[in-house]
Amino acid sequence: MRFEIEGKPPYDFYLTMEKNFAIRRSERAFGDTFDGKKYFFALREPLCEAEVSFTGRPEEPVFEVELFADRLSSREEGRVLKKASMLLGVDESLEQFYALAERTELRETTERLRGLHMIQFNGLFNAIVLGILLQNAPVKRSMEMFSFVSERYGKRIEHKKPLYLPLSPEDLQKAGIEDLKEGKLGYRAKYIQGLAENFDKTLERRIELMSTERAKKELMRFDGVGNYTAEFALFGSTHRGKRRYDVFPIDSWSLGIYADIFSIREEKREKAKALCRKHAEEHFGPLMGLAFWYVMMSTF
DNA sequence: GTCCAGGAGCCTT
DNA sequence: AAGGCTCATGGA
Repeated sequence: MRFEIEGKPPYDFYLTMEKNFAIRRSERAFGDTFDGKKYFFALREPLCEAEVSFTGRPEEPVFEVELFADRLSSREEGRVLKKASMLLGVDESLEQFYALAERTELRETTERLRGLHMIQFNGLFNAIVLGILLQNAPVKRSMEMFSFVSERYGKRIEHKKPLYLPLSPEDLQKAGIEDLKEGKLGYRAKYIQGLAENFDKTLERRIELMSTERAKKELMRFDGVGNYTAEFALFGSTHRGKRRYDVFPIDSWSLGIYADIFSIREEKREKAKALCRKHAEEHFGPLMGLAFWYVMMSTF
């Protein structure tokens, strides 16, 4: 089945794909992939695979979505299409953010990256797992850890591209700590196991309905999920049908770039993070997540 | 050998 | 509130 979705301009599909996948580096096993032309993702509920290609122009974006499944009710089709829209952010407007950035040192970056959107995580649970694995490790190693987890405990879909279903808590519940440590997860193994053990089936839906502040508190109840991981996971999540950009998951990597762009000088890392966050709140308000993302993307 | 990566948690001042 | 220490692991 083939469907067409019209998006909000500007949407530079290939730029979006190129940048979003560049940051993943040595990923092998993710819930989505890009082959240079099409974006692929798989869903668990309803079980299906989707291919998304771009037939419009950045100022008049049109997406073509093809679904592969045994059978889908029209209601389920609608859910998959809605998911595709959320993953790609086809309905989000960037103009308000650009207007803010225009007046700051981020101007050159937003002009250069006009039409760049963030590709959302395929599921909140996946996002938290990734966030935990990103802690205190080089990205390359984090991606290896994530790939290990996906390949060992996730479900691979037989499709044109190597594709994995988004990880579920059940996938990881059977993983022992020692088992996880074979993937060099180190102290993160116990966090992952605890998360899988305690991630309530209804949590994703409940989080989606919560304010960001409330959702953050809820996520930080998990051992190993602090401010960064909670905001990182929410950054790629949904709030009442919209994406959340009222977070600022700055890390030791983006910190340097952000501070550099805005000439924020402070030696001590935690202080520098606080200063950058304050700056982002003041200049971008509830869109500070986009500022973080554009800063991050500016290095690729 | 030392330092530090897309942190978090706990314990002291 | 702010600063120190520890937690695994591998690459520079």
